[in-house]
Order: sequence, then structure tokens, then C-alpha cells
Amino acid sequence: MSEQLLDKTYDPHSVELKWYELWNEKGYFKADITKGLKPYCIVIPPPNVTGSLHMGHALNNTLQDILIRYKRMQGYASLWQCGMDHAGIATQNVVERQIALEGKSRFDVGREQFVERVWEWKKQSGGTIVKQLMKLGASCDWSRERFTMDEGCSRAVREVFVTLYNEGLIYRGNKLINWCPRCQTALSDLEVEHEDIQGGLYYIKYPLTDGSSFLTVATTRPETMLGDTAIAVNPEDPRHKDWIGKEVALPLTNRTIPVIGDSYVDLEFGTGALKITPAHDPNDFEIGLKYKLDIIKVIGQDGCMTPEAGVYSGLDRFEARKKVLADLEAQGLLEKTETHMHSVGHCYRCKNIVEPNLSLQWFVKVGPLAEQAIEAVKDGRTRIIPASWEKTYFEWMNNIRDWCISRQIWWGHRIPAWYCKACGEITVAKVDPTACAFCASADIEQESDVLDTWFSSALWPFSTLGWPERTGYLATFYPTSCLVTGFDILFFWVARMMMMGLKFMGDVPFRDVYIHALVRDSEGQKMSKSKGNVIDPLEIIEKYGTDSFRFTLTAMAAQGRDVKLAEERIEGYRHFVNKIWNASRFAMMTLDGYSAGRPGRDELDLKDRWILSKLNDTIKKVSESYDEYRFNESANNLYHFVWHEFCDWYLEMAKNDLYQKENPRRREITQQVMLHVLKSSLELLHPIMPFVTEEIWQKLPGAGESIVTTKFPEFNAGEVDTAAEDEIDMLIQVVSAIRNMRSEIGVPPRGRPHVDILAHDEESAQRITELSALLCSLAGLKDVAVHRQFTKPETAATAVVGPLEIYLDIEGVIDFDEERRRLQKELDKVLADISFVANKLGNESFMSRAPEAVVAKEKEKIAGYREIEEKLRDNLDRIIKLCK
RNA sequence: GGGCGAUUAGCUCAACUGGGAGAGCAUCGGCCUUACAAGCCGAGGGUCACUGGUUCGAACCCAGUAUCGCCCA
Repeated sequence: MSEQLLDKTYDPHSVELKWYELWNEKGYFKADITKGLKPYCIVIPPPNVTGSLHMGHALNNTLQDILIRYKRMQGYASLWQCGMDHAGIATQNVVERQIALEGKSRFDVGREQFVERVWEWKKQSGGTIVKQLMKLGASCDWSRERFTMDEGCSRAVREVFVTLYNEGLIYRGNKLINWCPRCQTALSDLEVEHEDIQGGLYYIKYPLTDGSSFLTVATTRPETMLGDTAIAVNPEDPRHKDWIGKEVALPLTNRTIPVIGDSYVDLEFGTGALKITPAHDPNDFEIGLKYKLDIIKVIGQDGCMTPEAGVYSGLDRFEARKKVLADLEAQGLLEKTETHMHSVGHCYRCKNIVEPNLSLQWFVKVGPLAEQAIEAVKDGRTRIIPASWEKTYFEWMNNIRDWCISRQIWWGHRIPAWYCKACGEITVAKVDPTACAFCASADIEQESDVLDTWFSSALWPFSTLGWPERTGYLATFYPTSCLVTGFDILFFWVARMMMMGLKFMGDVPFRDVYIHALVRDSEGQKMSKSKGNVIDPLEIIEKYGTDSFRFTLTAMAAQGRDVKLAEERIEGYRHFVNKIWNASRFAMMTLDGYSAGRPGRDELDLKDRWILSKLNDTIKKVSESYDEYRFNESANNLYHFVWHEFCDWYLEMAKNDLYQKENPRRREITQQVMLHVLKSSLELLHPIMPFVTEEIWQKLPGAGESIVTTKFPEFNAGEVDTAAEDEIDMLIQVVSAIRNMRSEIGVPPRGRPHVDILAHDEESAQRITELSALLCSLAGLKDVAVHRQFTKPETAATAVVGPLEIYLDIEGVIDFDEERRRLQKELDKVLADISFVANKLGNESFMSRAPEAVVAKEKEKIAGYREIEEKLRDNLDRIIKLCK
């Protein structure tokens, strides 16, 4: 028996760190692949090395930890493969800012030194998020922590790049890409965030070369007109079709450009005439290719106008816009200006406006890879949960465009391509070459660009398991079991992992993808620093403890719905943690004379059979919910069971047994059942609330090594007992009825009144007699007498529960008017019920078309109501007489 | 412009396959009953956004409307 009494309130801080360190030291988080256990594996969405824990991480990793802990307890070889992402642009920006403080740019420092500084930075301040994940309780196998820039991952990157290049799936080309003038690099389409902003729509007159008239064109980007190489109109457009084939003079330049006809042009937009700037607009680029138009680049990589822009050369793009407009205005060529909402691309890292620009870059030809990835979801090799996301996935995969993978930064995997200055060929190789593969010249130079960070992330599920080596871990855990992620990186990451996994492993990277929601503030706004509405998970943990925080996230993580987090909710669930704590405290304080063991089925009394039945019901529901990623249902079922079944009723009922001395065996049985239910509850809760459950579990008599590695409770059909559930349910109703009477009429709580019960059948008379001891203690009664026949006392409050009439005789205390009002209320309620059901039963189509079982149920209901009605009327009549 | 989702109690959210809507917080009343006042007991509070349809029966299925949010172009 345990002598360790618990403190009166639970203090999370003193225990959380202690347990985490112990778990980690003992190696509980490591998967044992030597015993032939069934494997379960999750790869973590690698957080950025620059990152710190935000709400999104907290939710994401809590859910993963729940799954991993649950499966670990179920006896799987469970691996949570963790690690970090090198976050190319973000990390480079951090170190560049650092260098800027010294008044230098990265070019002053030089590439080699710069990369060294980044590594140095990583060692010093990178990866703070790892410690934060530990605070959250994440049971990752830290001994296997990986980094996308580490040697293994880099080898995987090389292997993949070279293979794809050799198969023609990676190529270098001169195409229109998204250029961030601030970060000085190309971006993929996905890395551009579109945002609607209020801009201008400018109507510019382009004079016909024959001087006869003008063609007016509407544009949102007047400065690009300097690079126009055509005007396009729709051949169907009666306003403009005669112009096709003519030429117009391009204002502010001395060039003339043709008017072409193409059905792409939208008749509704602007004037129906479109200026074509192939170097600075993706759609114009396509048209340019189609009609073999010149491509004139007027905006450079620095965001300033090029020499092609004539007098505007050197001006910033936004300055140039002003000047162009002013000059057009001066020449009378600006017809009008309208305000106009339009979508503008911004860099997802620095939020500056992105410039579509013609540039020589490296691309992945994703079409063939995407087909496979679509197929794998269609045939169910990978399930996306909730399934509604499949549509989004297909939509994007079907319209996928080639992926621009080269970045003009220094921090990342340098592209393994070498240009030969002698023959001009490109050598692509896994091992750094010393000579050109084509002409053997030693005069080669490596590509200076690095790869998109997401390129290495795409390999994460197999590169972290050892690929290209054929390791035991790779064989055991690939395909991984489940990927847990937010929908915001469905395309960035999930889709690309699917493509790469299928290509290089020949199988999908994961069986399930569970997509969870975003965490928003209580207003439903996305949390962001600029809005100032972020809630810092670490502050929350500090304030409320990790377990209450995790439980809140879990309880709110309903599928397909965003989590709107309000701090009051966390506070509410902290009370739950405290409740568990105190229930455990109670259990341990009443263990006098306890000996370990499980009583036989025939020794159990009604309340024991009831709580065991409820426990099993909970085990079933909770396991099913975990299995189906219905995390909130697990949490809510557990909350209800622990608080409202175990604490509110079972522990209260147990007190009679625990406090008595006459029957030691009876006390022992209750202790054993109570402890068993408590222990099982802790085990069921452990995946969600790891710390408090371990802290208590360890203190229970007969505790094993750790709750982390103990067996998850299993459903036992032999303990389901609907008869016990029905009987205790009746008891609860009687108790509630008595409590209600006492409270409504204002019977002083201190007094312990006598209660008479008139039972209308023998069976219920027996049942309530057996339960009378419990009834007295739960309802605070002096005693209770059960009658089959009974002269109703004059001065009593009454209630009806099924076949039982309850008489609370409290002469002198009772306020008859109050009781009359109360009974009238009860009667009104039951009359409403009766008319509701009678309505149904009076409906001929209901009677003929509804299933028999439903009709029978309704008939049974109304019979019950009628009985209650009758008894209430009797009692009401009696009270009315007393009132007079 | 295309797609997706949301709308349920004062607030934040649940309700699996259609059979009389639940929780937490907040509110009101009563209790320091020896596990817990971070608690206990009791109570009040909802034309489930709107309109129509299917059905014996709709918060749930279908169509449309409104408002809000997100993704893609």
C-alpha cells in the first residue's frame, strides 16, 4: 500500500521536466526493430531550424504524439522520426541580418565563409524548437534526429537530382519565373502568396501608326508597357477585330508593335484590348511564345528598370510607374484611371512584391511524377483524411506546372551541375567531378545556385530512414504509417513527398495522411505577429501546464474545422487535470488494508459492475476514436467518463464501502475495482496527457516501470453489463429527483430527512431496496422505507421516477405553495411530452411507414408518461387542498 | 472567375449511418458535506443562418439565398 500522499493541488512544473528526462534517458522513445513487432512510424513535419514553437506546431505535434504513444502502448515498434529543415531563404535571411549589423553584405564575406557562419549560427541558436517540443512532451526518438543539410540527407538529394537529370525529369531552361527582388532569388509558384490589393487600372492610348486613331488598353502595370511587344484583341470582338494586323506606336518609346488577334483576350475586361509584355507576365509569356514575339526585359533582378527602358533606366519599378504615368498624362495618352482590386504576388518569406521575370533556371518536370501520385490516392494506397482534401489534392496535381527548383542563395544543397568553359556542356554527377564528362577539360565550374528547400523535404520519409542506404529502419518503416500535417503544406510538401516516394521507393511514403486544421484566435483570425493576436504556446504551458494545454487542443481538434483557441478553454481543462489529481488523491487516501488483486465477477456488487461496464464502453469508444483520428471524441469521452461517471457517481458510491469497518472483504473489493478503473483511466488518458498520468500512475500501488510502456487497456466484452447500467441509472434518477425536490423547495441541506418510496411493482421494489444504502448516502437521507402499499402522508413533497413514487416527508419545513408550483411544472413538462408523442402516434403515415421498432418505442414512451401524469395529478390535488 | 468550408445556448465548440439538440466557460440559486471552492448540488438559457424540396420524420439529405473564411487563377 502506498504511503505517498499527493499534494492538494497538482503542480505541473515540478513534474514535467523530471519525467521527460527520465523517459528519454531510459530510451522509451526508441523503436525496437529486433523483435519482429508490428511497425508504426510517423515522420515529423520538420520544423524550420530558425523556428520557434507556435500554436500550429503545438497542435500538430500533440496529435502526432497521441498517435505514437497510443501505438507504443499497444505494443507496436513505434518510431517518431524527428528532425529539422534547413529553411534556405529564412535561415539565410537571419544570418544576412546579423552580418548587416557589422555593416557588411554576404558578398563582402564570401560564399564559403558565409555558409560557415550559417553553420555556426545553427550551432549557437538554431533548433531552439527541439527543446520546446520536449516541453510539449513529444516522444520523438531524438537519437535519430536528422537535418536536411546533414550528410545523409545531402547524399539523398544528390542521388535524386542526378537520377532525375539523367532521365530528363530535371532540366535547365529560360522561362518566366517569380523573382523576389528583396531575397534576390527565384521562387516556385507555391512560394508566392497572392493577395488582393487596391490598385489602379490605367487606360493608355496607343496611337495607330497611320495616325488615324488610338487603341486604348487598360493595364494595372503601366511601367511594363516599355517592354510591350504586341497588343492583342479578341477576333470575335466587333470593336477591335479590324485592327488585327495593323501596327501601333508604343508611347514613350520609338518602337512600333503589332496588333494580334487571339481568343485568349477577355472581351469584358477593360477595353477588350490587352498589352502583351512577354518578359513580365506569365500569360503574356505564353502568348509571346505562340506568336514568336520579341521578349524585352525592362525590369532587372534588382527591381529597377533596365537600359531597355530608355530614360527610365535605373529607376525603381514603383518610381518608374509614377514617372511613366506622369509622362503619358503630359502627352495626353492617359485616358483615365480607375481604382481596381487585383491580386498581387508577394514573397512568402519577406512579403515584398514578387516580379514575374524571364530567367534561366532549373526545373523539375513534374507531370509524369504527378500521374503516379494521383493514382496512388485514387486506388487507396494512401488515404487522405478527412477525405474532402482529396479533391483539393487532385485539383492541384492535375494542374501542376513544372517546379522551379533553383534558388540564387548560398544556404542549401548546391546544385550538382558543372559547366564546362571549354565545350559548354553540363556535367551532372553524384561525386564532385574534376573534369568535364564530355571533353575532359578541367576548366569546369559548379552551378552557384542551390536547391529549393522543399526539394530535400520531399525526400524526408526515406532520406531520414537511411536512403539511399538499404537500412533496417528503411525496410521496417517505409511506407510510414501516417503523416500528420496542416493543409497549408499539402502542396508544398505532401504532394511532393508522394511524387518522390513513388519514384524512388516504388511505393507511397505513408499509408494515411491526416490533415488537421489551423489554430486561429478566438475571433477566427489567423494568428500573426503583425496582427498581435498570437498566443505563445510556451506561455500557455507556463501558465496552465502542458497536460491541460494538450488536452484543450485535442478536445478542440474536430476534423475539418479550425481550432479557435480561447484561453478560458484551457483554464477549464486545467480544472479537469486537477480533478483527476484529486480523485487519485482520494483513492490513495482510502487504501487502508488494501491488497493487490482483482475480485472475481461474482464478488462484485452493482456499482462495481456498473463502473466496469462504463469503463469498457469508454475503452471501446476511445480506441475507435484514436484509430479514426477523431481526437476530440477521445478527449470528450474521457472527460465525461472520468468526471461524470467515475468521480461524480462511482467514488461517491464507493465511500460507503471504503469508510465502513464491518466488512473488510467488501472494502477490499471496492478498493481493487476503484484502483483498476483509475489506473485504466490514466492509461487511456496518457497519450493526451502524458505527464500527470505518469506522475499519478507511478504512485499507485503495484505500478509498473512506466505508463509510457505499459499496455493500453483493451476492451473486455465480459465486463459489459447492461442490467447493472439500468439499475444504477434508476438509482441516479431517484437521487436526482430527491436532490431536485430539496433544492427547489428549499429544504435546508443540513437536515437528513426521511423518504418513503411507493413501488408499483415487485421488481422495482426489490431493486430500490437493495440500493437503499447508496440512496441514503447519495441523497443525504436519514433513512428510506420502500412500500408496496402506502397511505400517502399529508405533508410531503413528491416526485415520480418510472414505477416509483417518492415521498419526502418534511413536515414543518415544506412550503406548500412552492411544492405546488414545482409539481405543476413537472406536470406541464410531462403533458408536453405526451402531446408530442401522441401527435406522432396519431399520424397515420407514421404508423404505417415508420419501422415497427420505432413505433413500439414511442408507444412504450407514452405509456410511461401517462403513468407519471396520473401520479403527478394525484399529488398535485393533495397539495392544492393543503394550500387552502 | 473556379473550388472548398463554416453559420447550433451570451461566448468557444460538439452531435458517428436522418428518430424528441450536448459540453466547457459565463449567468442565477443553495452549499467551506473529512478527494477537489480549480469543488459540490440544483436551475435558467437554443424557430440548429434563411427559403423551398425529399421523407412518416431533417441540425443532419437535395436545391437556392445571405454572411464570413480559406485555397487556386
